[in-house]
Amino acid sequence: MTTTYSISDLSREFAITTRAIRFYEDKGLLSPERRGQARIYSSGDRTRLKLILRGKRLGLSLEESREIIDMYNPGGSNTGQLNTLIGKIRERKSLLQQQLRDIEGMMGDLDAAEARCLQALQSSENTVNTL
Amino acid sequence: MTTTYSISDLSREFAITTRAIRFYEDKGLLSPERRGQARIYSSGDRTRLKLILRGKRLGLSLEESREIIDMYNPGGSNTGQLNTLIGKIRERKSLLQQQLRDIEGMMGDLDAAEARCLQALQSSENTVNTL
DNA sequence: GAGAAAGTTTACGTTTACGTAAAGGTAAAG
DNA sequence: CTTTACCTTTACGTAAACGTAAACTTTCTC
Repeated sequence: MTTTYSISDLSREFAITTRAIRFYEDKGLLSPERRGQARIYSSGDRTRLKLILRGKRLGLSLEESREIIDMYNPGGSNTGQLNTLIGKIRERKSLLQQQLRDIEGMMGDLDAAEARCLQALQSSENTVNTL
Repeated sequence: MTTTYSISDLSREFAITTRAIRFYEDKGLLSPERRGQARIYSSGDRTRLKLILRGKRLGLSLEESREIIDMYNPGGSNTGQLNTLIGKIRERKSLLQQQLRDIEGMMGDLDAAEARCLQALQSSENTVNTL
């Protein structure tokens, strides 16, 4: 027997609304089984949902996430398609590397800002002491 | 003399529309000098714009970017405000660390996908050769 | 001084990613 | 048999981040 999930199972686990999950399905990012009307999610669906949310944390649109997730299992396997897919993958990787640099930059800025704050606190502490 | 920029200077340099730049001003992220009606941007304004765009690449909303940029120069310097500011800075840093993990994850997935593509190309090449 | 180039404001339009009701089906518990 | 909980579809509403068009001023350039 394979584990399955209801829509509210997933909404609870990932702290999102069922509305959002149905919306992702509407946009073609998920396609769960049905038992009558009700949606039944497999662990594969759950993984796809995790990937969608990871994409969101990285600022991707749903469409971009869909494209990327589709890259993970090459559908059309002729040479031309594989080559364009490799191209897309490398584009994505270079965008991720840009994001890495951006994170480093912002992290540095925040570290500096934090240091200035701590410095300011230190100074005001001394000020109080000298009164 | 200090270097200044026109709105189209900046729009060209960063490949964005003047509409976007005015929009950022409208939202309180920029506040350039005026010579009559025309906007005159300082190098500080230019830096702020760079920070805004970096924020966008990381998926931040304009409001979030505004908050973060404001963190860089502590305005109110009383102890309470400094402490809440330090709190916000640390929250941001932990979000950035999550993004780092996400990038590592996605980068790994893309590497694997690329490898499978290359593998598939290799196989098809052999197939051709054996004909 | 006439036209082109770049600037301005005002305002309505558009896409994305859902939120939020409305109106109900289904199934187990009491 | 009704309440309760969870599920469904349909559909209009909304915030963010601009795009786009209109109508006008300012400033070079010839």
